[in-house]
Amino acid sequence: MATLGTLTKPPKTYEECTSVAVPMIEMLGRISGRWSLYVIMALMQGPQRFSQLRRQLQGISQKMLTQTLRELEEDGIVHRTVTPIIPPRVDYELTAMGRELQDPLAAIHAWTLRNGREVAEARARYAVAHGK
Amino acid sequence: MATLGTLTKPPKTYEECTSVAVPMIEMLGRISGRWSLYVIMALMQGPQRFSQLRRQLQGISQKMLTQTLRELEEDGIVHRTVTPIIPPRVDYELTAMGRELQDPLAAIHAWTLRNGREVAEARARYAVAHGK
DNA sequence: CAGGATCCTGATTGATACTG
DNA sequence: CAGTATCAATCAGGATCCTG
Repeated sequence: MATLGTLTKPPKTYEECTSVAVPMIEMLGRISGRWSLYVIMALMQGPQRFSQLRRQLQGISQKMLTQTLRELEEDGIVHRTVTPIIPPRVDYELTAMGRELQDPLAAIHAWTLRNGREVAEARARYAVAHGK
Repeated sequence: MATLGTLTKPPKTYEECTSVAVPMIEMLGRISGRWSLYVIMALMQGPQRFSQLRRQLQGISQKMLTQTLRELEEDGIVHRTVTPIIPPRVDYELTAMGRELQDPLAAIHAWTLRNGREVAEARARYAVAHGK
């Protein structure tokens, strides 16, 4: 899809812009699901079972946990191991690719640390400038 | 909110995990809106007027362009300059904070370049392993 | 234990028409 | 030109109940 170099310089054409953006947007779409980031960060602590994750991510419904894990598994970010015993046991862990997400996440984290305050200020300014 | 160091090591506790993740998720939520990334990348080419943006981002409705720009403005990522003439002229450009997004975006971009193929393969495997 | 299947609701998106 | 307003459609998320 993207046949480009890096994003260290702005894209110059519409085609270039979209060819860069499309896979990134797919990517962002996945990791910015309501719960994906929580799940990924929880799994950065190490492999975990379904109910461990659910306890840790207080507030997540079992449906959304299942769904989030399935999507991440589908993308090869999470690996799922089923042990066919009774009661069933299923373990989840990050794949190598999933662990490599630490770089992008760290970059976003750094941005939020640097600019979090300014975003808050900008929102406050916007609120007063416009209707409350 | 986040009082942590960096994300270079996995979060260890639930509180730590969420205190890191919450502002990041807000952040991701914004830049992963259906159109936000396109708009940001378009503006990385330099300041542009509303209709320039609209022509460039083929397929975006004028409603969504307006809305996306407003959100980015609210967060202080985009600056909006109104010239009160007839017909009206409005220019948009990235703020310094917006330009700093290049680092996180480059990191994500690098990830998609490194792993795009493997994601595609993972999806294909998942498709055959499960119901088509 | 680890889900699958339903149903429901609010938010997101888009198409269309109108305006200063 | 650069929007606002309105309505219709889609969708993601959640609550609930059921099962191997």
